Amino acid sequence: MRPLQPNFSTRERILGVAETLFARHGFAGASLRQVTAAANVNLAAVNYHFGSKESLIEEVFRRRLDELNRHRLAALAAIGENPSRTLEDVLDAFIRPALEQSMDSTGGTAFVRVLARAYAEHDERLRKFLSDNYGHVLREFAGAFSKLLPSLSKDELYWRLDIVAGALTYAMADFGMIKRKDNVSEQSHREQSAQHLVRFAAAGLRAE
Amino acid sequence: MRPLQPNFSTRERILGVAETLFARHGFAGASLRQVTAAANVNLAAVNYHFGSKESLIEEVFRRRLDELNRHRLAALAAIGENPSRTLEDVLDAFIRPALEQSMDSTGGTAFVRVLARAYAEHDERLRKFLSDNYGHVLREFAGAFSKLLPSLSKDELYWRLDIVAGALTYAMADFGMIKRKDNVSEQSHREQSAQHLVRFAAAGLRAE
DNA sequence: CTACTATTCAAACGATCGTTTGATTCGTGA
DNA sequence: TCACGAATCAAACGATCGTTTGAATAGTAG
Repeated sequence: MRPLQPNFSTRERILGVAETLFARHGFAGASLRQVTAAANVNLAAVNYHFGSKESLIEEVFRRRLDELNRHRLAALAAIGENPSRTLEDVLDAFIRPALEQSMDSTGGTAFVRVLARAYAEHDERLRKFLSDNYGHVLREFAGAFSKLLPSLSKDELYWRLDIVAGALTYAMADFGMIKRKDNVSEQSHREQSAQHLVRFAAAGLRAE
Repeated sequence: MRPLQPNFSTRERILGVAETLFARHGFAGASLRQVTAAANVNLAAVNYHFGSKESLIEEVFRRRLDELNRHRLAALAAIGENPSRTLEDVLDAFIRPALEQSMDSTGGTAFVRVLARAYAEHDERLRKFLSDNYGHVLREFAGAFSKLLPSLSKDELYWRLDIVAGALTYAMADFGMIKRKDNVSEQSHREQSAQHLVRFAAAGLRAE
């Protein structure tokens, strides 16, 4: 029996396990003792490598969000500024990178749930961290949506984007009470999820 | 200086404060010492009146959900079975009771945030409690939506209702990153919120 | 091999957690 | 007024929390 994640360093094992347990039990609900035990590392390793639990949480976000938002901005740039681009294109540029990351082999599945947790947490420190580091991406997309929905007032647009963000976050994290059938794979489930989300959100944004 | 909630019993003061602090810090993040201190009652009062923290959490839900779901079912019955009822009517029957409860004088504002917390929590005990006690209401509404959207397959419908539920939950809890203007009151903010939600969700449900 | 740094380790720190205890006070019917 | 259950209280329980310490070990450059 080899250790669970033999190829990764202590630091990386902690990050991976923390992501999983934060998704499952929340930031307050998952203790460092649970994390280090599951990662097969010493308790003190967290404070040695990250300084504090708070910093570990931030690093869990940073590791995934840097890559995710880079892909999102790339996807947005890829569809260009040409007038033929549709609402669905922009929505897809926002959703698909998250979908793909959630299906990678290193266990990104848990991260979208961590993101949803962060959405529900009203912790000021965490919100400021996310806003400071990744707010520009949301503003970029808001601008793209604005050009595609010129008939909407600024207030109206923000309202709808707020709703869309909540719907996407929630649906990607698969928090619904309605369980998916057992015979569809996790991957096809998420692929379908993305398609439904894009169609639903586009219709909602265009309403009236 | 009178005590903060002089007209309420110890039991009710605990429930009210617990609701607020659970909304703000989560179930694991809010301690019984914080709750009892803010409610100006003895620490042991929680275990005396409720038995445990877990039971207190359930009682926080029960107090609001019994009333909320009664109003929801009444609103659904009120619009009747006549073919003139629209998707917007059913959505309104689901949303408006939550909106009104969130604006009552006894501080229901916090509860919609507690609900959103519960949505993000994957705690099996809590999910089972909610499903056992209030699942029939969701099934009732699902049936109403089904009749109004006959062209959708069962899978499609469930997909979209799942998205709608997430959007409603998060938007009602006002978790968005986009802050509302300071000059609009909390009440008009929520009223606008409900209207936008109904329009958005109706368009999304009718998509394609 | 030696010297030095980086990392891991067991153990303990003080603080806080949910819960329990037993005494005290309150409120009401006899 | 008395008696008895309900309610509140201060205090403490053992468990667990995040964090710190100092020694032991691993790894590397000279």
